[in-house]
Amino acid sequence: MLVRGYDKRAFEPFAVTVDLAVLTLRAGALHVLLVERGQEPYAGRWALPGGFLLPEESAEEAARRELAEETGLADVTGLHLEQLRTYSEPGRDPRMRVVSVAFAALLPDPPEPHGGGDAAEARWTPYDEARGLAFDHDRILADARTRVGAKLEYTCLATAFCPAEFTLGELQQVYETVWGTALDRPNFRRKVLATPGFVEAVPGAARLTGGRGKPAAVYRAGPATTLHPPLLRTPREGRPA
Amino acid sequence: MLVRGYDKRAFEPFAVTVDLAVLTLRAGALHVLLVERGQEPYAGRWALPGGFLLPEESAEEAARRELAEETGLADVTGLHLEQLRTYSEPGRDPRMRVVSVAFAALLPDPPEPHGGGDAAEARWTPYDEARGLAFDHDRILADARTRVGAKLEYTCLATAFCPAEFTLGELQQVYETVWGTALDRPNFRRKVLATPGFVEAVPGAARLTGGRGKPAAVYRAGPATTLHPPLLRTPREGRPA
DNA sequence: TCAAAAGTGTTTGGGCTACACCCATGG
DNA sequence: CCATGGGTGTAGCCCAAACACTTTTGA
Repeated sequence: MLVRGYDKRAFEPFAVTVDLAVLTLRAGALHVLLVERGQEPYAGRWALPGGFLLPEESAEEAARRELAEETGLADVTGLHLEQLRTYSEPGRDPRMRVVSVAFAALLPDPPEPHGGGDAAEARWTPYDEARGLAFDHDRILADARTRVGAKLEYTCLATAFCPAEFTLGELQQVYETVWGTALDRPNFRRKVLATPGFVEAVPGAARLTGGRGKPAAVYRAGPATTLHPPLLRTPREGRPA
Repeated sequence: MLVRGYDKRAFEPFAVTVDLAVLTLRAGALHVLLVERGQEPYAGRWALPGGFLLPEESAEEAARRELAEETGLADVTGLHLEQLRTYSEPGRDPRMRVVSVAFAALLPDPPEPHGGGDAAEARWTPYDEARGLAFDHDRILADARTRVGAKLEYTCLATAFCPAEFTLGELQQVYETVWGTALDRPNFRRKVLATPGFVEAVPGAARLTGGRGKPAAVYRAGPATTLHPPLLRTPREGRPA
């Protein structure tokens, strides 16, 4: 089995797809991009966007292509795309053997998706209302949320939910929305600013956020990718043991 | 593209394989299980063990099956198996399109592997000497090491390198070997014992570890899977930025 | 009696939490 | 001049790094 050759009976062909858990923040709530299936199986049910790999593209390229098709944007700025894991259980798809490489995608400031070319409707859905999805997409979506929440602690991933220029208040809202906890503003800004390369000040810029109040300084995402020390969720509030 | 049907031209068939980065600790050094390829491509080169998915098994099941075949153990106790990511770039395999689901596997106290059935030799190789592997296996192996090193910080993964019963000194050696740093023994044991469910004392048991010295108390892995607070590498010593 | 390894105690400094407080803007 | 959100300062506590010290074994 180790170094078995490549004769035609040595392997079974599988269909390979990508599935995308596209997450964003709208109106202070986590949303996910869903599409309505137009065909069996699961016709009329909502599902994560995705599709088959083309012969000459990697899974990452397929994911970007599908995402561009779904959102109607050929070049999404500030997109973070990350492999989640691969789902390969037999029976995932009732018709055939499909191995699916799942991705989590994070977007700032999302455009309204236009329904995909093949007649399916596409829409942003609040995370909490995205249940009963087709295939094993409930599980993929839950895995994506768990992963994103965990990565906020020890990576700079939060900036992927923000536009190119953002305020620290907006960055804090990302954490508070995804984690579902309130954070202390002074301590949050100190932690963020104390991490080299997490954010970079945009000189001279300031923006009013809520219509009222002092204009907030504007920052850009910095070059750092990991957070040391991590920005931990406080153990007392709703953490899984 | 969204909800494209299942007609035969809608997708290309791919071969799907699993590749295993099987890591263990021998004589205080990180080792990886390699096999020598007997056929083209890369005949005579060393590679990670792996093989094709069978029609009715998941990637996880295929990984366990391949691992059992390689190590000669049908039931490896204390095995930790974890999906790394999926490698799907066209051209990974010079002959055909192969999508490979890579796993990291951690073993305590490894048996000598017997060469795989198809004439390949198999052997434990020090991590630092495992270079020039077939396909993109150098990269997969490096990704596995990075992932394992990172997960030691915030999960209880280290116990997967230890036998069922172990001493705190042995557990500390896992961290020191994988991270390549020395840790302070008193502080290490306090951190470990302060984390509920990380380890459980085996009452009355004690073991001599180095032939000399005070016998060490014996522990088992506890039910916890994540570490709060994490056991961080000190930033000053050799961390990737 | 010495070396080696396990285990305990203690000091001390840094960091983090939890606040109080000031600043700038719109209404 | 008040409400709202941005930003700064600080007291106190907790924790963890560093290191001295004790204990138990084999030689």
